[in-house]
Amino acid sequence: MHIGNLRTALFAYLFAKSQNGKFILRIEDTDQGRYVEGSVDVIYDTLRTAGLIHDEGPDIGGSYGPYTQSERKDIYRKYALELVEKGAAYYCFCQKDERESESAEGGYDRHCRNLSPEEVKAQIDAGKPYVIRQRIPLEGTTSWNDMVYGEISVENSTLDDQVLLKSDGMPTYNFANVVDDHLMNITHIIRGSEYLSSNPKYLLLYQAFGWETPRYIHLPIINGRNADGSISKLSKRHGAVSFQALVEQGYLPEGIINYIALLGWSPKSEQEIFSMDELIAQFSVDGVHKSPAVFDYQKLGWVNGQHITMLDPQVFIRDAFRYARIEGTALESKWPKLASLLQSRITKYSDIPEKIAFLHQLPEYSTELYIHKKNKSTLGSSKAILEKAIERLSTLDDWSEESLLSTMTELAAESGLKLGPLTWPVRIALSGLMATPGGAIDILYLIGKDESLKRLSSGIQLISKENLVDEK
RNA sequence: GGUGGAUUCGUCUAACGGUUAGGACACAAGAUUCUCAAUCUUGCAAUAGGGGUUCGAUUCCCCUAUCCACUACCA
Repeated sequence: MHIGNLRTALFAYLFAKSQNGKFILRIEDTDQGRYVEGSVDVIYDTLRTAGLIHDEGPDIGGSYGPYTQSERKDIYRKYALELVEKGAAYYCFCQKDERESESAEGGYDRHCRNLSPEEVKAQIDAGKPYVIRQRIPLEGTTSWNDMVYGEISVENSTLDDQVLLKSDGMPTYNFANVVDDHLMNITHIIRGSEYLSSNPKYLLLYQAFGWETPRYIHLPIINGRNADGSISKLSKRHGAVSFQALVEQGYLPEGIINYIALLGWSPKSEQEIFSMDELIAQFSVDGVHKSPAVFDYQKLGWVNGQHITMLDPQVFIRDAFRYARIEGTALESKWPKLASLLQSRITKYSDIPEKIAFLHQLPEYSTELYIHKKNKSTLGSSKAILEKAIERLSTLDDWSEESLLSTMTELAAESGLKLGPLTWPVRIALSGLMATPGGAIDILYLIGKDESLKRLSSGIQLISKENLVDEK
């Protein structure tokens, strides 16, 4: 499910729940050519994982079923015929595309709009395929008060005689949504602003039927930034844009929901991190705005990182494990410790492997890393410290965190150093990295005694080699 | 082309005629820390342009520019 669709669903959910209303799931599957096996399950999965629980729907029923449009075919036909009788719709026997002119006006040329009843009957009797089109009034204007966009009005003369019932007997979305929304007692319709232009046609259908119109809440679309800096509707080329893909990358559902709630809506307060319940409590249509927003992975990362940091450590340990890919390695037994180091340092689970790669294998590194002004660290001082550290650690039997900490603290005191200057070269030798999750003592503990001593002495060798080169 | 819509820091946004135009992300600096994160402090940075209306416009009106959507027997 595309993030844009999920955002629309989220706002519908938040609005419904904040008004003590019902959130209804209806499957709109009237295009048989686009049927995709399993896509309905994706919708169920996404809604469940995201925490958008519907009150009525195909899977759980309700008083207004069926909730799948392909099972309501007869209903649409009946209402389409009712419109024909009322003169608000007509049979059209034109072949698809036959009457679409390339002229400025575009659209269907209304060739069949005024066929006589006899002509219509003759064509039908001859078995000619047909569609039913809406007879749009040629004059007048149609307007409504959108809860987000305000008063919008459109000249009827600019509207198309759109198809209501297709030649395969299925309704178009444009027709089915009106019929179903009325029959299912929908009071508020929340959808993307791409429907703004077609809304007058829907209103004319309500008028033709004599039905009361629902309230409309159109939402600004979500854009993405292209490589060249331009902006267009969010799509795959901007990165992962389906909810499943983001979850698979290790974004938390609650993080994704939190972030997309902030795209096109702002709360009254300056709060930015929300749980679903808080969103429901604070959601209000006044906070929805009209201009489109650009989806920003960086801010999504920050929001998600906040949620990860807030996670119960036990939950983090459990859920992040599979991303670490340490099953069966020496690190597995130390995962709780490693996880505690990672929790505040990642924005999504998939950041983990890269962050901990150095634990598996010492990367090649430059001895320049040993030189650090603030810790008064030079190649010479580093070599001396590493030698002392090896001497002390090689005789240490209790390789626990507490023991390692006290040993290193003692060593620092004996050398007349603070802990920082002492651990700088140790951490470099252990990791080969400028920055690591956790400090020298954490890393000693994590990689174990043998590997630690090995890395420390290889650090000494590296420095010695460098000195030789320098002397030459 | 036609129709509709939009336009505040790079990004998400607040301010519904009177503010030194606020917050957040990102970025930068500092504090803190066994490095990095996290946390705290500080800094940088915006009302698309032009006309009106008004004592006073980010806010109301008009024009221009730019962007977006729709213009399917797709939803």
